[in-house]
Amino acid sequence: MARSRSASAAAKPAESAGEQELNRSALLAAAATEFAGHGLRGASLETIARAAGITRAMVYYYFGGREGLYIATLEEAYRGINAAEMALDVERLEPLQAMRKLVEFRIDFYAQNPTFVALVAVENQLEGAYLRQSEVVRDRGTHNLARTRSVLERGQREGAFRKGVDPLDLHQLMVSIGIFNVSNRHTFGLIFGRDLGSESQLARTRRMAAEVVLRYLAP
Amino acid sequence: MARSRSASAAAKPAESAGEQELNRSALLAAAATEFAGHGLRGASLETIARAAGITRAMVYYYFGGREGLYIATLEEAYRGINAAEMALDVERLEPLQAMRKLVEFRIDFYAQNPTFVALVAVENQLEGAYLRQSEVVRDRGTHNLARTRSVLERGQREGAFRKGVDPLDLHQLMVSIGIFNVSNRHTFGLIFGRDLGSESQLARTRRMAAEVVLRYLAP
DNA sequence: GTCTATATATGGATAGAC
DNA sequence: GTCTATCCATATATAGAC
Repeated sequence: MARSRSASAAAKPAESAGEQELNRSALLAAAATEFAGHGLRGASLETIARAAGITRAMVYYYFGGREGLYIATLEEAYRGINAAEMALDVERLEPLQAMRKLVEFRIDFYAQNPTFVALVAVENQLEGAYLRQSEVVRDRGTHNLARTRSVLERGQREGAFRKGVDPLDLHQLMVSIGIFNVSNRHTFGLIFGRDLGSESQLARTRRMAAEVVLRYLAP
Repeated sequence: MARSRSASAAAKPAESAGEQELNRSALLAAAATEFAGHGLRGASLETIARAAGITRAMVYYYFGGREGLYIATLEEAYRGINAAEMALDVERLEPLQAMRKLVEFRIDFYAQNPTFVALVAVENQLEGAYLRQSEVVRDRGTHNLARTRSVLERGQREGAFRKGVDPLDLHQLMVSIGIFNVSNRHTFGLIFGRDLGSESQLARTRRMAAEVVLRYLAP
């Protein structure tokens, strides 16, 4: 994870803007792992800096300190997730297939991004205090919800789905299954002997979620 | 939260076993809040001790240190939850009503125990490393799952529920909705403008969950 | 822009007084 | 059983060298 660099390297300015940017993103990458694993207060700036191959002082130089780094990490995480989520297009599928794909995508998506899920858990531990100050937030919700609503309403017009289902209820349902599957996999696995992180279990959860949602929407 | 006690109190032994037990449980109560809010590493022993009205040294005396206190806190939390969950009895209800009650109970239950939900999140952040060592675990899962299975099978025999549903899938579904509703309420609320913590929203989630589960089980 | 050095605080863990 | 005192390690935040 650490970029190789001589331990005894003297003060040596970056030769290019590119290399500076590299330090910044190395810090962000290391910070994501560390904050996700230990929370805002529990994270060690020393560990983050070392993993990024630079010194703690740089955290202050680039981000002003622990909180600044955390906020940047959180926003970066949401930005990356937004971009990936936007890529999914189901407009040309039949409502039933489209909805199934929406569900399955979401289950897989969180499973592939456990660090993001963990960072969201950390931000919830902080009662959303930092996300509250961020503008990256609003767009995110509206786009995902709009897509779900669009598929839902299309299905309702065509008679594939029943009326009277709130799109946000539906979205909440899908996200609940997908997030829990990742965020609580360790305790759930220990208590019930089912490893939610395994490939076979992921397939099982995917199938269960699709069936749940389609039955919830059935006329 | 702190028990009132003169700041300059000299070393004064507890007069009774009861008072010692009081210190121990005061520590556990304070620790639950602090660990739930800041994680294992992020928690401040100083804050915990002060909230309990005693000094940091007592943490070492009673629990041997940070980890010991954390383990005791986690086990205490699970014990309390176990006791409360055991109290629910749905054997004399019709399968449909019984299942509805099972779902609604679970939604309300987590909503009423946010500190427990947060502690579980912390333990997942630690990859279940401490729960793994605890024996309190196994009983817990088996009892809850057994009750769900019992109601499910009863309903299947009577034709109220379809066959081919895995009890653990069903349990996972209910727990997902209930836990997410609490664990991610802050970020969800900020992104979608829906306060999952409010009474009216709790009622909404309760209704949604019941409908989801009963439709999932419908023949 | 990056490092080393430093002050300052806080936490971990124990010893000793009562 | 509880406190105070203390040592040592680690973390925060900044200053100064290059």
